[in-house]
Amino acid sequence: MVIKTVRTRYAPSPTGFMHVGNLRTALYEYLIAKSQGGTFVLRIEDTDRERYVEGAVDVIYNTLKTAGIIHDEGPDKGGDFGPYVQSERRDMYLPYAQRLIKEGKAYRCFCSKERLDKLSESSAFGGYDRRCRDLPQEEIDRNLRNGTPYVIRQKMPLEGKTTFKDAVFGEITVDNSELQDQILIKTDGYPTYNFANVIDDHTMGITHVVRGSEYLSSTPKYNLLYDAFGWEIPVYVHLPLIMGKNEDGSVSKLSKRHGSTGFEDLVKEGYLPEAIINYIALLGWCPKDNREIFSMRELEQNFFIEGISKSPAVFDYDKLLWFNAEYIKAMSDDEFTEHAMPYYKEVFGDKKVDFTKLTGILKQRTEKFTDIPEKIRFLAEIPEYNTDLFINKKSKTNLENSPALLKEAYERLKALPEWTADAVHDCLINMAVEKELKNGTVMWGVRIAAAGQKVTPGGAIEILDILGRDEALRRIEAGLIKLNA
RNA sequence: GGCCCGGUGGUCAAGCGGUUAAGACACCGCCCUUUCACGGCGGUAACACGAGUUCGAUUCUCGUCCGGGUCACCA
Repeated sequence: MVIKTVRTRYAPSPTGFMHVGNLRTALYEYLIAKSQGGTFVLRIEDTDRERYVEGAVDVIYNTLKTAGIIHDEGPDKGGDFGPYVQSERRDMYLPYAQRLIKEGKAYRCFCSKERLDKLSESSAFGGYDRRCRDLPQEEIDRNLRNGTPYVIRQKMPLEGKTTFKDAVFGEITVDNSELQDQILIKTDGYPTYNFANVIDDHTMGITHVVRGSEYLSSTPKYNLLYDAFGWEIPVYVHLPLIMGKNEDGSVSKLSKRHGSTGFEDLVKEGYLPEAIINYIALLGWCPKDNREIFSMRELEQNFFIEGISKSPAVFDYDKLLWFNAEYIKAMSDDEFTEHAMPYYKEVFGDKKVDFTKLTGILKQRTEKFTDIPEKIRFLAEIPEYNTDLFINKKSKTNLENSPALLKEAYERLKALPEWTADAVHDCLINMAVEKELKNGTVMWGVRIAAAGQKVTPGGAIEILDILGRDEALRRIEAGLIKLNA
């Protein structure tokens, strides 16, 4: 038996928005192919001309690129199975439908939209009543002659069952009576999604059809189509849905109303592409060793279909944030500085600041780069603050001892011949030692006066160092005035 | 509503007939410490329910309940 190389495809429609659910599907398709040395192809499904959005295809390219999901074949890369845009394949579909008509497996339906609407309203038939399924030839001819618009529908078996096997969900059986005579070709001559999908997947040699589990119930229809053409049925891999939490606590398929669920939105909000990918890779799949941090390369090596879970997963921003922080902590200082630079500039403008030192205090405590400005704003401009901040029980500081403490620290710092982190450190530590105080007792007030806020990234020494002698001393002087010292 | 699928802590999730039922996030506590964070240690917290099958069920079967998906000339 010949082992065919795996071919998977990602077939988004250009809507201008790349939802993380779709992205995760693309990821798994990519990983299934790559983990088995296969090929991953990109196909644009734009058969719905009314929903076409300008520039939407670029969103798809950009997203895949920044996410690191690289396709081997596609509209922009070519390949042996093109064209890779459905609208350019338009002429391919009709002949297949006509072949089915000829073989008695499909038929033209001349029913008007109005009649169909009325049918579904009454819902007595539970859908279309197959009125045109066995129209006399003369009526068909007359309609054709009159130019009555029609769609082409597939004849579904009226009885029996259809069973298929899914790599994730196992064997699934459906009564054929549940199946509608689905439309293959629309009035406008374009194929429906379902039909185009089957034709394209087959003609492009797709071996594994990977998609969200919302397609589980329509899969029998696909198979009936494969059967009608006598084509080999691909391996189905249905993925559990990604859910979002609603305001009332319930969950439903993740969508825009759940907040930032677009890849670009998340990136804009400060999540790193690698962190997003790592997180969604684990949303519905678990490696054998339970590891959590994976690069794309490692995912390619470790991914396996059996590890995909069946139950839906709730998208958890907290966990994503954790991944983000992990990726940030793993960066080199240079990398961090590069990513943080726009935010540094936002706060400091053209002021000269030692960015390396900033990175030093920020890297371990940054979860998202977008959080940086508010963390360091106090360095550019000291906020209004209240003397209450000088009171800290654990450091044993209060309004009574703070004035003298700060005054002495000030004098000692002012006398420093050189202003370096080490010098400042030794100076303040020596003071604590000499006066037999806790380090914190000395540091607390200095930090408050220098920062003007209770919580700061870095301690007194780092802040003094970054501020520089002049600004640091100026702030402490202002603090002394505040304390009436 | 019909059909399909799912159901292990708040969330992600391991488990695949016998376990003290992992781990991660979140949360709480302690330690470290010049605040916060990082880091280290520890803690709270779960097999939806009811019948079977079995010497033994979280694991297998059925039912109930709950949740989700799907029923378009949208993809």
